[in-house]
Amino acid sequence: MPHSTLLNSAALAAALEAWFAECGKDYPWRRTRDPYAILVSEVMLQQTQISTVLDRGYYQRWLERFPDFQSLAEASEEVVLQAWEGLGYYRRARNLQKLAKAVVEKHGGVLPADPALILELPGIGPYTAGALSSFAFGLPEPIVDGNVSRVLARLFHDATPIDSREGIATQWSRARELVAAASDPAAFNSALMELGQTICRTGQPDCESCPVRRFCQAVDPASLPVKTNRTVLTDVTERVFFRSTIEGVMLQQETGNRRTGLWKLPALPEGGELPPVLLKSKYGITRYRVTLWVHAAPEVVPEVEGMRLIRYEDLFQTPMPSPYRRALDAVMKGQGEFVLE
DNA sequence: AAGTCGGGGGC
DNA sequence: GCCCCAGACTT
Repeated sequence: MPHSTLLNSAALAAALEAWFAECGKDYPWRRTRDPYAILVSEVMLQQTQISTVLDRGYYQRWLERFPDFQSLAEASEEVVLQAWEGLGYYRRARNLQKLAKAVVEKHGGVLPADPALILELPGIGPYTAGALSSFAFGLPEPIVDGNVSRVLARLFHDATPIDSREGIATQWSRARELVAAASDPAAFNSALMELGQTICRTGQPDCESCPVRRFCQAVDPASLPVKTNRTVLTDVTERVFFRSTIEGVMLQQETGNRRTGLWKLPALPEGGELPPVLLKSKYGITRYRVTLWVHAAPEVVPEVEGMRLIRYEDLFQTPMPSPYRRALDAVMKGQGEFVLE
């Protein structure tokens, strides 16, 4: 039976909306109903914290460069990736442009106000479809993200792993039921996320300040939610080389599944003597612990697929993942051996 | 259902 | 260090 037997959805929604009306934060994407502007924020915020997107100007810069679906659809991929540089998960940027092209071609440049059609677009999953439907169109569609799953697990005192099939289904079902009882779906969904972000936090929930405390069934909120997922870190060694001329630097463009279209220092071919080390740097990325060695170029500069000389004046607008950007900057700035850790 | 995508910030 | 973050997609 519906989970509403456990609490009064309408009363909960009203309490949360009242709290949000008073305490809700002011974000640029909350000041607009432009579906495109909201879409850009949602994609940038996938697995990325708000402060990362806002403090470094990504959002505003993007909207200035690509103010609507049409301009994004017409931009070159290189410019798109360059605007995304530093945000990571570059597939999001490529999908966003693919989406813009689809909206222009299939929907005349206007995002359809239909959750099912939105969900079909590239790069749009259940969360982003719900976010767009509620924030841009005011539809009572649910959203479940990291914040919401934590809030719901505690609210309903549910120790089902939130990353299990059953846990995911339960969360969406509860979120759907709650938003249906809301008077303002957009405000309610925003409130649910913001509650998780500011009060129902991962580490120490601030239950004293919680506007829906009287609805909460959690016995020990800090022990929820439960997850099954455990990540094992893998060590990776990567060797690249630095080859510069009077005109520029040799770089290699990625073509595989990762970082497609972005540029990096060229891979040092396997086998043979290792040229002198110019720089050693370490960085973590998803489940990898990478040690990046930047070597001098071999005496006979190897042929590397996708390698090209990039002129110095073009370097700053060449899309490049952050770890390579940092390593390249360090190598170009200094002489001798450096360590970036 | 599990891996992948291969970032970045906070504590 | 480790965990989390306005997840989506592939196998």
